[in-house]
Amino acid sequence: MTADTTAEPRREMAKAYDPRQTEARVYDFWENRGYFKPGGDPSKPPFSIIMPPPNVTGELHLGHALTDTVEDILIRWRRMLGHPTLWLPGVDHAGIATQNVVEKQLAKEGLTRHDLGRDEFEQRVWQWVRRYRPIISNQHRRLGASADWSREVFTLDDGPQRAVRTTFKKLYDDGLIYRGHRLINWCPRCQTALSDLEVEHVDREGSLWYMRYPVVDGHNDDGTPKLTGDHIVVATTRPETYVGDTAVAVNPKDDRYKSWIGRTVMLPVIQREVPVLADDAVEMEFGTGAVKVTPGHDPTDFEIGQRHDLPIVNAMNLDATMNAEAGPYAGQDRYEARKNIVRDLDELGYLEKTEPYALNVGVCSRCGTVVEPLMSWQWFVKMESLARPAIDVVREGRIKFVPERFERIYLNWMENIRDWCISRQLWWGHRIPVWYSADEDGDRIVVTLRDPQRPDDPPRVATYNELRADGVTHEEILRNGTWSGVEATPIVAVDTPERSPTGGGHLLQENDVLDTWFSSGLWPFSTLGWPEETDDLKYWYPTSVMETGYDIIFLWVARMIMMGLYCAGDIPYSHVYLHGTVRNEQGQRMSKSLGTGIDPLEIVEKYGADALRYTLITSSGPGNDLKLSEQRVEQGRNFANKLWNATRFVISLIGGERVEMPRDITAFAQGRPLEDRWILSRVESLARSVDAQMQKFELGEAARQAYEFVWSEFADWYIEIAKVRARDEKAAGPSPLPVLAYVLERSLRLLHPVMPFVTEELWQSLVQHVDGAEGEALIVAPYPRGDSGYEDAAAEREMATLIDVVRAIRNIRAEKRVEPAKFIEAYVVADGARPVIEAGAPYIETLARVRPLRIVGDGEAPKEQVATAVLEGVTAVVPLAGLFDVEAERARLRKQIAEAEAEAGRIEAKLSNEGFRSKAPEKVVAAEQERLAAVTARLEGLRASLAELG
RNA sequence: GGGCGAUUAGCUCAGUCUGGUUAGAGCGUCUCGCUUACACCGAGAAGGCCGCAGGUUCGAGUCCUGCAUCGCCCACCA
Repeated sequence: MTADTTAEPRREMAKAYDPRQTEARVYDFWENRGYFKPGGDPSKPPFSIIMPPPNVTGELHLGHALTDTVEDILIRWRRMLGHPTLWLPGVDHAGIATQNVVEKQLAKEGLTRHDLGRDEFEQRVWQWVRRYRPIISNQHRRLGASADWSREVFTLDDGPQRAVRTTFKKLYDDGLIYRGHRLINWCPRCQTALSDLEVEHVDREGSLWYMRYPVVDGHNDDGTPKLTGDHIVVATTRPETYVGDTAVAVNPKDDRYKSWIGRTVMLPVIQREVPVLADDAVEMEFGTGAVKVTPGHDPTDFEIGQRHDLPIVNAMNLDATMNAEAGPYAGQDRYEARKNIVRDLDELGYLEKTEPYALNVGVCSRCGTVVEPLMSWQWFVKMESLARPAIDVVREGRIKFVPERFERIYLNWMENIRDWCISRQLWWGHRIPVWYSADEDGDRIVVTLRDPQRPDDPPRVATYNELRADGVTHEEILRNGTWSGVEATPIVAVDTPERSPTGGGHLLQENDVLDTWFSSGLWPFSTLGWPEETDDLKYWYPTSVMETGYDIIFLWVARMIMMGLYCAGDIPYSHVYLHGTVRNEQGQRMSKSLGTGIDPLEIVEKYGADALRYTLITSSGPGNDLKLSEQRVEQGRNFANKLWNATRFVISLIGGERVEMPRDITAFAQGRPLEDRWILSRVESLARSVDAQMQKFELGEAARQAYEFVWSEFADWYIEIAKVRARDEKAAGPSPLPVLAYVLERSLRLLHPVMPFVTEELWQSLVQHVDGAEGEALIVAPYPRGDSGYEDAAAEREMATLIDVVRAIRNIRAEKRVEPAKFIEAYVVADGARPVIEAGAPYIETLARVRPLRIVGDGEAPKEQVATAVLEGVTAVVPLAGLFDVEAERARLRKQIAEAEAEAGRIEAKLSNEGFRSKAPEKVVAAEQERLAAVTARLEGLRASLAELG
């Protein structure tokens, strides 16, 4: 031990484990020693996890704590198995989310981002980033994350920036990125386009308005339409978009409307004439079976419009107010316009009726504002050809999902993938690497120029060339303008170009930034140096496991797989482990804004990181949501304390001596007492089972099994027996110390990935009293796999008998209210099991408070005034003298007889079933026969005892 | 409209992939106990038509079908 560790000559270990005295110190020890950096055996395959980068928007929540726990368990496990391991941490700039947070902060100062201008605003966001990044990494540390902090990456670092630009250019050059005028999701509050995945669908109470569109039949001489007096009734939930209607559609199979197809109807108030047409997309059952078609504001209608070559009317501004197309409603907010339109139609007799209607509206996943489908120029990625190989690698099993069921969800989405709108009208993010040449395209670049002196004045809109002709300089345009180059030729480049290909020096970079998930999709390789062919990339890519929440399979996982294959030429990882959502006790999602969140650090402060980790990992299986309650965390804390005290006790038993750790336990166990062979066999079996569970990613099950072993077998029985051996001359045999040390040390190793702090602390203490423990620190000590081949089934069986006897006597004592401290006489009738009982006698005496224990043959135990427990192979008889109550004893026996009879009945029924005997495996039949024999024997014993009572 | 998950003790959850003793844990409850590791503990106990109905099977909490309730995801019925 060195000075930077835990090894100052320790004073007495505290009576209870206090994580606050341990965690920070142990973490520093690990980090200072460099254990988080890749090490291990170079001949073993490397194991790597790229950490999902938390948003810089704020502090970590319990979802991150779960991510950290799962990943840290996997990393620590592999590290202990000797693999070179890399856990690469990072932070995400989280474009829209972070921009919103900083804008909110500005709003408190009465400012908008426009008051600051783009450059200054970006500076403000960087300030935020600088403040939160250390907070976030410190939180990871508090949770015990053994990540390689020397490699922490931010999505806006140079490396990832270059990866983003390189990918953009590659996609563009391959024709997979295009600019298009399309119907996109627009958030009127965030003032940006959103991808389909960033729109959440929520149920809202709304209305269904039935609107009459009068039929037009030719025109009068003055051009006004001739109305027939008929009308067609359409039902809509969005009357305000009626100003954008360019048709009315019915289903071609709908007999009610066959004669209407081809006729013309008029939109009241704005007097537009539109055709009635037939389209399959119209549901006959809905509303009246006739639908207004608004290609500019509804995705379905857009498609209908495409099929019928309808004009597209965009009736809204970007802030969701109505524009000039809305005639009298221009300038009104969409909902104000809705009210007014409904009122006007009603007054004119064009509103037939209004029904309440539950509708599903799309809202911005970041701010909750109702999203508006709008026609807009945006950049898109063509997904189909990218998706195809990403589908194959999952189908072929090159990438496996845990749990498996998410593969189908992934595949289903991928097979129906749609193009991805990647441009965002934000200031925070990766700016699109596209430039326009003002020298060549100055007439085709439309600039919106603000006057910094008069920020509240409406900006001036003109072409670049017009502004320059007016004496505005290029620099002023760069500083105060935004521009749109939809007609101009894009210059796409990785490095910021200084001139256009034809030599023009006045370049304007695209204003928009990329969807945050664009850079996220590159994360598994952009963090490793791509597009450079770095050694890191060659060694660690493809990575081993991607661990994240199932809620971002599409947003993130799918895109990483597509981009990994496309850019890096290989799958990004071989396994996708998906965890569930952490909820609070009420089952609500943890959310800061709703005030339903629990700060993980508060839990760590109160219970310790190990307790939280144990609780998170054992509270559910992979892919399942979990409800976290403090009560549950207490279990973890108690377990840490149990480990602490078990170790404290073992160390105190060792005292000033040193214990030699057994090397070869098969040899070591030879000739050892029953309980030694038993616990050694059990700990080996535990290690095998834990190994199997870990391989299957059943981390919670592995942790539970270790808990169960440590508490219910090692502490409750082995340590208790060891106490007897340590004190009781009768029991003295070989020293139990090597076994205690060995089993404890193994347990600490097995639990280290789950509870790293307390186990490291205890291990460091323990090994000071032990010779021959492998490893210089627990974090890098070999992980037990239970592959020694040692197993002692006989010891396990015999020990079970011993435990049964102790329990049976304890049970009788409790039932008969024998004073706990009092020693009582007891008999054990043991024929075949006699050697076992004899060897265990001292333990039975102490653990069941029996003195003396008389081991007798069949029929030699007293029969008067006794309580009897008939077990398999042995019978415990406790003389009760003054405490004896015939009736109570009879009842006790009858109850046992009834249970045994029921069991015997079940087995007999099974065995007498011809089908069972002929079809069940021999082994199962034999086992049942054995069981029946045992139960029958017990039954006989019980009946005999009952008969004795008369 | 399609899909997925959950439904097991009073509560929170394992167990279901790969069917086979008497279905487990923690918390809570009840009875005892400060026995020199641990009261963040120990001993004992009570508590379960494994959502419902069918089916497959010698055998079903576990596999299949249907249904119910709750939750989630996807989807162009305005």
